[in-house]
Amino acid sequence: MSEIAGRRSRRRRSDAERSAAAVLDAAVQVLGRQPDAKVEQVAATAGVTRQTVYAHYPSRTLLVAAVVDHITAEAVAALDVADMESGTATEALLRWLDVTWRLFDRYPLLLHPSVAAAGPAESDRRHAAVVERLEKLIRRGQAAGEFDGTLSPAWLVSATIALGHAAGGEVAAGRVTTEQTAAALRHSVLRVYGAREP
Amino acid sequence: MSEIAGRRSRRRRSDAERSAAAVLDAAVQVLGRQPDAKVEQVAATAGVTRQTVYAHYPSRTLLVAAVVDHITAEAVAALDVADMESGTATEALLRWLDVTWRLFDRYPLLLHPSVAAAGPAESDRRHAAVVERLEKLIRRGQAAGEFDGTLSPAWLVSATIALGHAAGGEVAAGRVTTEQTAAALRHSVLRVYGAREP
DNA sequence: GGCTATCTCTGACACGTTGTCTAAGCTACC
DNA sequence: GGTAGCTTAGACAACGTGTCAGAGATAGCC
Repeated sequence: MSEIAGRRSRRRRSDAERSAAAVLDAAVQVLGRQPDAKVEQVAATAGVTRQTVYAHYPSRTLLVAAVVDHITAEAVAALDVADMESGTATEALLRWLDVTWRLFDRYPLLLHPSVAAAGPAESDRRHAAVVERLEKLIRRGQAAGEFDGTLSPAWLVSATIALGHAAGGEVAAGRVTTEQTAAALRHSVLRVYGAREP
Repeated sequence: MSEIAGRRSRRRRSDAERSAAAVLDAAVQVLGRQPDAKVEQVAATAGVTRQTVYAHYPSRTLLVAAVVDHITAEAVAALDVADMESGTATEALLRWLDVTWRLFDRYPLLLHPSVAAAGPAESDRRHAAVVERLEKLIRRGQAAGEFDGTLSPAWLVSATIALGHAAGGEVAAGRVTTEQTAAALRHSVLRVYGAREP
């Protein structure tokens, strides 16, 4: 362990860095798809011992947090590529939904209780970057008169995420196809926003 | 244990019935408010030993299920008093929201992961009675032209519940008042349904 | 190339919770 | 009053999380 914070106690070895990265990668794969997976399973996938996992991530909760952060970064990158600034707010919204929908599909973890259970405060700080882009385009749309201004942006963000969860759940339940559900989601969100159908 | 099913092996004693009821009551109070409470705590509240709880409810999961069933019955009773058949579908919808909103407030368990985690299949079978009444009035509203018929009743049910969860979360996070949130919820649901504002 | 701090692994254990079992004692009920 | 049924006390196994100590490997600096 290092001395008092700020005092570097030598260096950080490269194999430690690789281990930590391997663990995170494994965690993203394993926990991303099977949120109930045990630490042991993550360790095995990373080709490492359980204790080594704990050496880099003090608790399972923190490991899950790191996974969510990783996925969030992926989401932010995808959103930046999709460019939320260009076109009408409605068009941008549909792109936002498309990007996040794909992620929900790839990572069931995002739908899972354990993430939502992190509590609103923690949860919000975590996907702040993603949410922020949505909120920004909501404000843009409301200012432009594309979206109705009665409901607050903050609430619309929550509502959008909730509808996304519902849609993910429907697909997971196998009641309808992914495409049907995605269409229903787009439709519903636009209605809540008070936007004209494009 | 009874012989082969159907062969009653004497009778069921009244104190067993009372114990089971006491446990259920305690579970509704304790788990309804603190979904993470341990079996031990439920037992203590019921004035009974942990083993006795297991004697009546084979697992914690089944106990939670029984609690949800109990609350569901309460909900159904309240909905029947509110009479979903009379008035316009929009009016009935608002009554439905009012009733269920109150329950979400009384029983945080309904918002909790562990219930949603039961899986869509199990979850749906459970509040089938509540959902059924909503779906019925959605069909009524769509047939009457009060609600738009583009989106399927099944999806609208999911969307409504999801929005309810989001609203509950907002209140729990203390970001806004209960009344503001309830208003936003009503507003949003009506929009998703494609209903005119009353 | 060697020294040393760092890292990983092995193997163990504490802890909390769920669920099971047994033996003893109490109690409703015929 | 006898007996089947119920509750209790007191264990214990299983499982997952988290911790700790020591032995062995290895990266990095001289």
